[in-house]
Amino acid sequence: MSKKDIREPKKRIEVNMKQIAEIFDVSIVTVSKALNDKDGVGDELREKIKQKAEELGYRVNIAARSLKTRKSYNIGILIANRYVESQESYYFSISSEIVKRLNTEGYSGIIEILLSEDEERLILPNMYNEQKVDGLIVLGQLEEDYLKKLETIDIPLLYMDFYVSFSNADSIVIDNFFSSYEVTHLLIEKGHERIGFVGNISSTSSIQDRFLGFYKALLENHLPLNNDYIISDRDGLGKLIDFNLPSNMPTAFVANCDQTAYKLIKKLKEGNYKVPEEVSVVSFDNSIFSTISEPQITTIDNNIKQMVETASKIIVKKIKNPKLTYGRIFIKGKTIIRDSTKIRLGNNL
Amino acid sequence: MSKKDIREPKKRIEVNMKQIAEIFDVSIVTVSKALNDKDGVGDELREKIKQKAEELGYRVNIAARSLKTRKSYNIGILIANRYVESQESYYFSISSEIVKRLNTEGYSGIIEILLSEDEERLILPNMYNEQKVDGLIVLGQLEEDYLKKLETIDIPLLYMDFYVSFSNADSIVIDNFFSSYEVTHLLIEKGHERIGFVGNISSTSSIQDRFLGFYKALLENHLPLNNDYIISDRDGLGKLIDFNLPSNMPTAFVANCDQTAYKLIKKLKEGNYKVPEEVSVVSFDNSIFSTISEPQITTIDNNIKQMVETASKIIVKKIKNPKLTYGRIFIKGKTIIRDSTKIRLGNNL
DNA sequence: CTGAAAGCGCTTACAG
DNA sequence: CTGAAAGCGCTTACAG
Repeated sequence: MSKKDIREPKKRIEVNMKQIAEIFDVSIVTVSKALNDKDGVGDELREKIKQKAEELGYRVNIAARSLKTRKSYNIGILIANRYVESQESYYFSISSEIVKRLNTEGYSGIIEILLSEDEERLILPNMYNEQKVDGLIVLGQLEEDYLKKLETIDIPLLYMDFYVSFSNADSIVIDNFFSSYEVTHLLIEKGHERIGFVGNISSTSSIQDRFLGFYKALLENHLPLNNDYIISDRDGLGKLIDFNLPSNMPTAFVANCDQTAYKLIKKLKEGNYKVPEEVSVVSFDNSIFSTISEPQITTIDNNIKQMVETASKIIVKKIKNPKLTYGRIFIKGKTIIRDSTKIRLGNNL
Repeated sequence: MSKKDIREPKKRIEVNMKQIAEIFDVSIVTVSKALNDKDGVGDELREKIKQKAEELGYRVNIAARSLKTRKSYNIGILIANRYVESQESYYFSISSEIVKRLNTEGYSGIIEILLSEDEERLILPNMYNEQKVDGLIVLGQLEEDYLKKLETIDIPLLYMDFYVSFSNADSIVIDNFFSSYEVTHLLIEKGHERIGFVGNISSTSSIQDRFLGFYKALLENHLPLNNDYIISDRDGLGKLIDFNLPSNMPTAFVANCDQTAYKLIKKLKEGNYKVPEEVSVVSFDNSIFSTISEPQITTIDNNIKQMVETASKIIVKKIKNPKLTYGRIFIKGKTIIRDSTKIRLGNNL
């Protein structure tokens, strides 16, 4: 790295309210009121002050405001490191949507990645320890103990994409249960009676809920839950593992995520099953895997926009009134019909 | 949204330096020095103060410190909206790596998405207008006029993944030119003489540089640049378009990115060309497209870790000493050999 | 409609 | 080693 001292440091003088006040021979209070659209300034004066501020490139000193109001006007987004290690994490797009949304509400978003060792040692986020944030959105499940520790903090907290049983912390979650119920119903309506589920049903609460919604649809239609049709796709730590097709094949599968559906379809094709002619497949997430697959996969879009919008509104409201609680809010997904599902005509393969 | 007022607001009293000072009957100055590891406090007293602070859950009031030191201890990361609209944007992993890295340097990262209309209307980022950041990393090329406007601001600026010709702003960029040169060389060493390039060479500077590195390797080896072998893969706005294989086929292709290589391989297979037996393919980015392709694609990994590390160090140094300039820093990629490249044996297809 | 006064919680330069 | 004093730039409650 070669360092050159060619450029002069830019000499843009920071202007403050005092300077503007002096220009118009008024008090700082008046300038403050004018710039913040508060009562107590004449319309004409207010306009002149605003215009001059613009002209001089005045920028509010947020630190001074923060010191007084005890608000940072920042909201933290905490994501465990393990969720951002894959380049395809859908938490990325969620967090960028949140950040965008928060901006429209007058907040900035500070993203912090929680390292595994800090999670284990129950170290609170830096952004909290330095009082840089007025509220915290936790994106993705964390260790139980860590969450307990988090719940002792004195700023509003909002969980996103997970919830904690027996806790009354506020959560925004995808309505996995109902979405899965609906999409399984769709298969049943198309005439499918032997339907499998691919996913480790004891791995995460979201997979479990998807399984239970699937099961509910079976129950309601008096269809059997065949244990051979429940195929695990990952180990206890969530790492995807290889799996085999059942020997007695169903005519349709509900896969717990697109990536697993993608793999499943590959296996089906290798086993000379035609998708969707012989076997239909549906899955969740509307991720890239659902569109690069052949055929493209019918999937549930998680409705990120709505999740983000709701989450942003709630955290802001909670900051303004810390007494508010919302409990668990479920956001229903949207089914996106593609080419991996088909009406079941015959009775057997 | 149902609101319930069940929970009492948490009553954790915020403790400040004054309170700690009173406990030990010392001055606030002493507490400040102790907690910040500054000279002027006895070792024993320092330890006692630190311990008590920990015990009481003392958190520094960053706003107060900021007001005094004129530093926010935040660094902004600005990304144009168009770069985060695709779920697979590799700017996501870059930004989360930056955020992680900044944390180890004592900074928080504020991410802001620059909306197209703000870019057009030359609206500076909120985080800048509110003095929330000490420096700004711009991730991905922005409109020329916007960059000009940005360069008038009074905080350190660092461009990442692009540079501006005729500007002496500091940039961290992938060494597209040399990486491309190297990988083309690799093909030539394997005996390939007719090599094509897939990419719109007037679309972005990075594609252009990749093309020029490719061309340099041809020149050095006295190989012809066949115009029919240069295939555009996107329109002027960067949107991927369909393309056709040349009638007279090369034995190898350098594709400007994995996604295009993925498409190319699909087309080759459809045209009954075997990859890599008949046609070799290399590309750039080491993205998901390089591993989901069959065969998996030999690609250049952009060495994000090193880019991020360098970028973080530089912006922090520039904040501490605004006079420092670094110019353009090139980070070389790492070639990842996979299955899409093969020694060329015969002379013709 | 306007402003004087107080104060938010630190840090820094200086004196002892 | 210790601390009194000043001050960073705002906002707020209050008085006029």
